[in-house]
Amino acid sequence: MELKQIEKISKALSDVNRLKLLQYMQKNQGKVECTRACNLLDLAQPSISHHIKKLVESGLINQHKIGRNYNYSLNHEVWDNYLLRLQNL
Amino acid sequence: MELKQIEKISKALSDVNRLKLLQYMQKNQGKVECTRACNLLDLAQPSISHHIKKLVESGLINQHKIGRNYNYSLNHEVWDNYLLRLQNL
DNA sequence: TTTATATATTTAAAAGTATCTATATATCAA
DNA sequence: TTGATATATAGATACTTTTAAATATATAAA
Repeated sequence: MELKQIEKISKALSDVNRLKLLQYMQKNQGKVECTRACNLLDLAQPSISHHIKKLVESGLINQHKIGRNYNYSLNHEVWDNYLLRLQNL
Repeated sequence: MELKQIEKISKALSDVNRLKLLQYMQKNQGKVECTRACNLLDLAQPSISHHIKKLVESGLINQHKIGRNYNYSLNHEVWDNYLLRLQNL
């Protein structure tokens, strides 16, 4: 994993709203309704969309469309790799 | 460790120059001469100063003044705590 | 097919960050 | 004490990020 990707993932993690989103995903088997997330984070819907996009683009999470909603799963390979790289910085 | 601090540390890690600085510190027993870092990162001296400050403010590293230079050491407690929190997000 | 709901995209404004130049402060060396 | 070197701070500018309003697209439900 290149420094550039470490930077990108770190950037994805460097926002309280995104951290809360990640926690929420973990607690809900990846199920996140955008509307619920709006309430949880007290943000407008496009902002949620934007934050989720950042997480997806970092490679940290995968996005699967199910009907109108999405389901998210942690990309364990990327996640573990990231943590390992930090441990051995 | 609060989400706010996780955010702050992640932010400190979300810049390639700061990651390189951390690596350089690790490789040099914490010894970093600002001037050398300038060459390494191809940045002006105040920029180096700025980046180091971010790292210190995040709590990730400690700064000890020795004469005109500084010596840095990873704050292992913060670092380990951070990694642990990420692992159990 | 029409209407309602979920999410994405575009655009714009506000806030935050990175970088430099110029300057200041601290420490060493002569 | 004076001159040189190391690091910090202030101020300015360019760049990036966050956010929301408006709008578009996709899917479900009637």
